Amino acid sequence: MKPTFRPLYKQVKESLLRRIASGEWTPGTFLPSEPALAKDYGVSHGTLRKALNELTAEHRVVRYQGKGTAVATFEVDETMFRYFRIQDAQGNRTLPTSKTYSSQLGEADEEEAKIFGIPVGSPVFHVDRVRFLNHTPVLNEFITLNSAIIPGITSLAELRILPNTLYNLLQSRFSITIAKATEQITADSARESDVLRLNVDPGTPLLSILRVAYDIEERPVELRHTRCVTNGFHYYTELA
Amino acid sequence: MKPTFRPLYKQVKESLLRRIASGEWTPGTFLPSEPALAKDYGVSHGTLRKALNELTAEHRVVRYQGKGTAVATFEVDETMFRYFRIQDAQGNRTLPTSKTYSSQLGEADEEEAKIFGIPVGSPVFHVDRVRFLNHTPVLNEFITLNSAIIPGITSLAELRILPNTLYNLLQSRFSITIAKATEQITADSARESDVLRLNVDPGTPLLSILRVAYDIEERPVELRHTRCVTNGFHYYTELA
DNA sequence: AAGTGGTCTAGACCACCTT
DNA sequence: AGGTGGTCTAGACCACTTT
Repeated sequence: MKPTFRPLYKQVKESLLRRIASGEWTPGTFLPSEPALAKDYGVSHGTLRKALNELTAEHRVVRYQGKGTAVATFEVDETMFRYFRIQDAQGNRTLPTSKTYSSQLGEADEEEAKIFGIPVGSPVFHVDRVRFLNHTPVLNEFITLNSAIIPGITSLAELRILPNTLYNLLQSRFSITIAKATEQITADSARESDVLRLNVDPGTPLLSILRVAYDIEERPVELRHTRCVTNGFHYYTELA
Repeated sequence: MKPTFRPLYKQVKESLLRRIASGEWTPGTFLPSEPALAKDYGVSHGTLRKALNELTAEHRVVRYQGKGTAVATFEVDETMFRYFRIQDAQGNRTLPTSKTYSSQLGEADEEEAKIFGIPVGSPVFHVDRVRFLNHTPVLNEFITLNSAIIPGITSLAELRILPNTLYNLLQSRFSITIAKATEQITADSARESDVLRLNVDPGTPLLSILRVAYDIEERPVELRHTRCVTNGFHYYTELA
């Protein structure tokens, strides 16, 4: 027996998600009210609510009691720290500043091609930068953006002006919303580029973080290699 | 204006949590049915359900459609992997085997005292072990258990027989259920004990993971220092 | 068939924000 | 005052498991 059963609220949720992804409601703008949406879909308040509950839990929308429900954005509140896991020894979190060394078009190597599901040599966009905490260089980052998903990307001069908010830029400039990321963490010795940029001795142990970030439709958008000094800083996570 | 407003379902949830923590329903056993609980509390099915929804989301209970709702346990399903984040390069997850070097009572040092909120010199229990993946030594672990919370703990001979399931043992033997943990990850060079136990060269970069695990009542139960070889393995996490 | 959890409804009322 | 999200109810029905 094929279990072709799909709860109503799941269907409503997916419809709302499609309408958000299509740009019908852009990030930061408010959706119609719950009664209005319920009437539109011909479902009860409770069912519509259950759909919105899941979208809220997945950070797709943000609800404000008495005001309404808005499509989620990457503003400088706790939302940002979901994707920035480095903090100092006291557990303080601050957003880093950046220095971009280069940002330019390139061709996908084997690793990038595999992760993005595109042919080797396909156009990708590379960003090479260092990020600072308390004026100390801490992160050496090599970022690859999937040009197949961000076709308009040919230069990123904005990165020099708005250095800390790449995901925010992707959202406002290219209508790409990062919704999930996976990270693989290993330990590695400082290489020459780390020595030069992070001001450490050769061979210093660093965290090596490989991130793949996905958009709202589960498409791989970004591949990021980060090399992180852990002298006074650490990677923080909760298992709950 | 003080917002002393507490939704009914939150009160029901907390009552249920207290009853679980008190041992009225032990891990693995089933709660009364939803209609029965709703009647007991004098609330509607929907309200009782909302309380159970949150307990389910927090992994306190597990629901089985058609069967009932049980208090969560640490069985060898995906639940275990919430607290074991090491996987191989292909992303395969397997549970490790262990070799315990020592397990004995000790006195809290400053770090342990601070984290557990107890005086320096208070009794704690130390476990010193190495864990293997595919017969390769990968993790060098130094575990401290808070004797103030686990008073009965004076020896842990069971660790030699059931090596992989310390949290399971805490639950079944001491009625302590681990509900949350925080981890701080840094990079460090292999020390002598790492060289001897993990079969690596001196100075090899390792992941150093500092975990604090809390029980269902948010009390710090365990402090764990893990030193992890990342040759063929990595720490995996999702940011969602 | 009976009991469990899961979905859905229609309506009432509450808490919060804006006007 | 009016609109928004948030809570709560009483009852119906569906899907799943066991007897």
